[in-house]
Amino acid sequence: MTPTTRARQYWLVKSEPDSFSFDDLLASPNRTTCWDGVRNFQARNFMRDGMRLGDLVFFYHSSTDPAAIVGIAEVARESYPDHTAFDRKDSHYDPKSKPDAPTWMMVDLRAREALRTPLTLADLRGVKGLEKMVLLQKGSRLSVQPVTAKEWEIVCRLAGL
DNA sequence: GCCAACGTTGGC
DNA sequence: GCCAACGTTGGC
Repeated sequence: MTPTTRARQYWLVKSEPDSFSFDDLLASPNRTTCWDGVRNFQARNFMRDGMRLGDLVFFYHSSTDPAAIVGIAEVARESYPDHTAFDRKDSHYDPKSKPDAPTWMMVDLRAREALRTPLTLADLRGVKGLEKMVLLQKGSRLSVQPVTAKEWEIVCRLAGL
């Protein structure tokens, strides 16, 4: 039996540009990086159970002025153990995560393109059809979050894509 | 720098 | 299983 092809899904990941920016991703070998350091169960579950090869991802800069969606990436490798959790010297070290039973997972992300003009939070707020976007919910802190196909389309149109 | 909102931890 | 305390996130 042929495996059913699943419709492409859409995501958004947050990063503080001071620690890792979209430019850093563009400058990475093969424009690809492993998305390590996620230490939140819900975010992990989205990476582990949701993200599939070829899914598209908005790259969002948080804790910066202005916070904004700045680029588009794609899932280049599906989830595998986040080895930084095993590294005592790493700031994301988690002694509860063991190589034979890893708690934390990561994916690889590859940059596709930067937005010519970043879309700030202010740009996105109030846009029809984005009312329920996870990013725009009050108190939303999820660093890996799903985006619906409709939201994806609306944001891309705003970005002139 | 402030602080609201949230997730996690741990005592009970 | 509850919930207070704590640490972190992230917009402003």
